[in-house]
Amino acid sequence: MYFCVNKYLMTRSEENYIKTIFHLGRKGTQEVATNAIAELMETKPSSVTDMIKRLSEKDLVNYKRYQGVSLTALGNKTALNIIRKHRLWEVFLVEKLDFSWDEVHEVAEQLEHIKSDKLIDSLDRLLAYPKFDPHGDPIPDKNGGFKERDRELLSEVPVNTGGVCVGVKDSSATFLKFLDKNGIALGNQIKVMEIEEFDGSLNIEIDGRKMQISHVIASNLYIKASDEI
Amino acid sequence: MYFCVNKYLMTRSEENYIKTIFHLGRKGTQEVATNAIAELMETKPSSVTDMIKRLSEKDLVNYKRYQGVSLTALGNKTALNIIRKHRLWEVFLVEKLDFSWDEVHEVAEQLEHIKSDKLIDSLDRLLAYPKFDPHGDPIPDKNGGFKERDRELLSEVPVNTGGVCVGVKDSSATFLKFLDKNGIALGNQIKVMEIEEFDGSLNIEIDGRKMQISHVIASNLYIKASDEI
DNA sequence: ATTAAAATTTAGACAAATCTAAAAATTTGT
DNA sequence: ACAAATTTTTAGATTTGTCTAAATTTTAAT
Ligand SMILES: [Mn+2]
Ligand SMILES: [Mn+2]
Ligand SMILES: [Mn+2]
Ligand SMILES: [Mn+2]
Repeated sequence: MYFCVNKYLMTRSEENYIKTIFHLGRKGTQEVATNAIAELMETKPSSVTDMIKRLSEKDLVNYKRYQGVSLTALGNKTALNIIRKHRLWEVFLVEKLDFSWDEVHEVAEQLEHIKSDKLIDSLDRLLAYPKFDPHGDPIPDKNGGFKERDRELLSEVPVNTGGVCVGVKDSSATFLKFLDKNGIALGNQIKVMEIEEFDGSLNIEIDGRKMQISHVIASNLYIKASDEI
Repeated sequence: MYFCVNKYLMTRSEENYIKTIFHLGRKGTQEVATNAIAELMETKPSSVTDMIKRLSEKDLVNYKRYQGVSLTALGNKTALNIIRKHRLWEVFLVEKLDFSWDEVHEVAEQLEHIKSDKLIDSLDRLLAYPKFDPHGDPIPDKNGGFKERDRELLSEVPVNTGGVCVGVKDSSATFLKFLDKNGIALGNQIKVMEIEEFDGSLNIEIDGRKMQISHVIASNLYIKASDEI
């Protein structure tokens, strides 16, 4: 009847593990390694094993000793719900409270654990149902559905093509502040003019202005190819 | 230089105890009894004693065995900061997310523990620096200063006087929904027409409309006396 | 196919926050 | 003043989430 994602008591720690397993499961093989979780969460592998057992008890993950871990359907839904909250709060902080995009993550890490369906639905409405967060990442809808936007890394597109900057791969404060300093933001029109043989750095034109960026920078910027160049 | 109220790691549980001690210390003697805390927090006295010792270690409360507990200056400031957050979030929920005044408390209990000075300052600005929460309770400013509004219980004023309804003493969902059902809200002009000898119930005129309310209801409504009756 | 290295799990300990049951101190009633 | 009732504290146990150190399993290398 009324489909609850997971009202059943989940601790903050459990939610963080589920979220981490989700993120690691996306990029790479389905089965997530204990050590990978430990590294991302800055904790010890033994702690991870302990928690995995608890999550397994609650049917949030599939677990076979020594074989890695993966989310169950319930775990997946739970993860998407937390990510939805995280990203909606990030939009709120930027749109309504004038946070910059490098300041939102830390606070969203706290806000994502607030339990109230009504709260998050109302927030969604207040923000006019945004589809993407300040870093260009998609916001799952209340059923956990979301569309991965069609996009490519700027470092992957050939010379003389381009598009609109729609996201960042690395969303660390350091990188985001670097982008601010250099006047690079989501929505900018970017065109690759030339790629240096020597170090792979790119000469680009961004909203009419010419500049040079390193390969590392380009490999952390997503663009959506525009047909008319 | 930069005066932090209490950035130093406080757990959610510690914050809840501090808040409870603050509320109990206001109405009554300064020293708060262990059992009173336990009852309000729906926990056991032995748990309270344990926590009091921890809070005492951190110089948030003054404690002498068997003699009750009181907040230190630091504890007081901490309590006011939590209450500020609680009440600002309540205003946000009502003003921006269309919550009704009986729905906000539960969510605010969670939101009050989010740690971010910038967040709460920005929220304050978004809400245009409100002075009172949806239940008429004053919102401390960022230095912990707040003015207890000049107000009296409706049950205490003499016949033929009145004023504006500015707050509720009991802010339980049950009472608030009762008020909604009977069209009583903050801002209403209330005048006491007659007080029944028999059971103390009151005939009142509220925004022009006549009605009868029990003594219990009247003793949970605050009004601010208006000079012109 | 063994052995070495790496990953993972277990065992045992610890701090936070809670509980129950029992002991100690305080307050109350006569 | 002194026994009884009440309040408060202590002692010991439990759950959650973490750690270190040691054992086990898997993977990689020769
Ligand atoms: Mn984030
Ligand atoms: Mn984001
Ligand atoms: Mn409240
Ligand atoms: Mn309130």
